[in-house]
Amino acid sequence: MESRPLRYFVAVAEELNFTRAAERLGISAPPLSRAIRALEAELGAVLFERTTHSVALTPAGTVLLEQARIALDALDAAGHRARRAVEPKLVLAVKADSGGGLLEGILAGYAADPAAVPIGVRLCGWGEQASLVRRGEADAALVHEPFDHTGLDAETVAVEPCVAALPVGHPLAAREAVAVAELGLPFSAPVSAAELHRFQVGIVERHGIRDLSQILALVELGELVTLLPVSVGERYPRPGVAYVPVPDAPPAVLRIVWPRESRSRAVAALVRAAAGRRD
Amino acid sequence: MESRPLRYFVAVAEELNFTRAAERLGISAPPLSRAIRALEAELGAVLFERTTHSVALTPAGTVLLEQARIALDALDAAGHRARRAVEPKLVLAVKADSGGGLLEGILAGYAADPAAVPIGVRLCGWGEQASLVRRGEADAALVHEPFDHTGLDAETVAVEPCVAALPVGHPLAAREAVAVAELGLPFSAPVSAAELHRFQVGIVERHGIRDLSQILALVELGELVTLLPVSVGERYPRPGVAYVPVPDAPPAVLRIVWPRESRSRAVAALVRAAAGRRD
DNA sequence: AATGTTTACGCATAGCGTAAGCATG
DNA sequence: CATGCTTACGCTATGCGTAAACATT
Repeated sequence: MESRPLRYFVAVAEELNFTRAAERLGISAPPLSRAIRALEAELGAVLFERTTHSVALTPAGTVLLEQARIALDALDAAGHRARRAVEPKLVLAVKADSGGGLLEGILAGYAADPAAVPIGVRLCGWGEQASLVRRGEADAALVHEPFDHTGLDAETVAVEPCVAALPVGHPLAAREAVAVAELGLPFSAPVSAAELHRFQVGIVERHGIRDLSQILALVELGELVTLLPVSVGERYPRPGVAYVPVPDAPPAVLRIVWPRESRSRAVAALVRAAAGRRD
Repeated sequence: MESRPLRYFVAVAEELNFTRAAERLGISAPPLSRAIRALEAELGAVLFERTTHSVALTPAGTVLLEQARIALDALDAAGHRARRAVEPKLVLAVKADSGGGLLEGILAGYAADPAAVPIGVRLCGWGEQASLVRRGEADAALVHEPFDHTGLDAETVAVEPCVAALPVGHPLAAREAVAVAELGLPFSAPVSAAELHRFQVGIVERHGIRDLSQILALVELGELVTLLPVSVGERYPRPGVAYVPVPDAPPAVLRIVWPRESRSRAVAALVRAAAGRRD
């Protein structure tokens, strides 16, 4: 099994369109089509049901997609970890503004550990943290649940209630507390963390958001209403935005994650510093 | 990161000799040498310290070797699992004669589980079981400790005392029990499972052994003395071989292992059948 | 008819082998 | 001085692009 055909396969499986997948890969459609056919021949399994206007994964293709992502991540990880082994330094991936002030404490606590090595923080975008760890670009990451745990171990760093971010003029902005149902969000009564996450991802994708200040700007303009961990609200006050507790929203769970097979003392020390020796 | 240079790298890292590695890969030495240099350039890291007569891994190379094995196993696994997804069937890897009669019970118990699918047993050689699971050629395996747990989850199936296999004429053959120290094996006083395992591997490699009957034949001839789980001795009596309990030997631990990320109902059912609902 | 996958054909280049160079034990 | 890694050079074959055919909506 070679890596290139697998990369091609993943592109097609994600786009479900040979032309777009080829563009993404920087090649033309014909060699891509042939590569997939060759892969199917090698495996002795049909990977896509295709008509001229539709492409869909077969059961074998679905299995291969899941396994290929794991394998390609592991391949990337091999390269990145070997490269970074030249001058060992810990990298912690963090989404900007997500720690709500905990990051400083974690880094200070870590620096006091005898197993500490130099550490750097890698800021990244929404939902990239876990992937950076899987691909070996970071040694650990701070991530809010829910996320894909594949290949990762995790410890809880903080659990805290959510607040709604509302424009100051909003009817609910002066309330002591609000219920999720009152916010007019597309949720059924007891909202799950997974539903909330899908909603947030939807916002981020629709508006092309890159950081928290963009969200708050949109809230201020009355363009959207969203939920945030209370510590984030406290840390980023903004004149035009009011934060109101939402007791029935699922709590925000912040976790530190690291590669499952890691036996690094330095990573273990960082986890201890972040999770507060909860072991 | 492409897979072929990594395969080449692993061959060199394992052989610590470009010529032998090239033979093993079925290519000649020059392209191998170039491939490694290209890989080093791509990574920006020296992987081997080489003089004309010696090749040694650098720290970066050591990291890459470990990571490359994981990645290449995952790559193999992607192919095998996709291929096998065409007609789903569970494969259990077992070393011939290692189950001591437990295998039948496990398979029968599994067949009674509502989540059961067709199952096949894949017989394999010494120390191959875990690797077969990692590479996706099997869905689970029965393995004696110790083995490399990388990427695998495990449950204990059986723990049992060891017996020494001795030729009937041996001075200790008529004893009720013997101590490890009396057997004249190259161990210090409290023998660890790891030491015992290294010793067994040594025997297997030196004599080119492929199954239990070869070992027993050598014991019968007085060529060697070894330790076995008691159930194996009971199951394979042999006129010229006496089995004597060795109370101070580490117990034999048989485990069932499966891929860490597996969420298969069928695998879970097999584990239940093997581990006896110990959850 | 228009969109999107596939086949046909010609070309560039990645990767291999042979032969010779060179450093080290 | 012999073993074994490396450089030099020429070739094969894998894999890409363009053009055109074909099938489906």
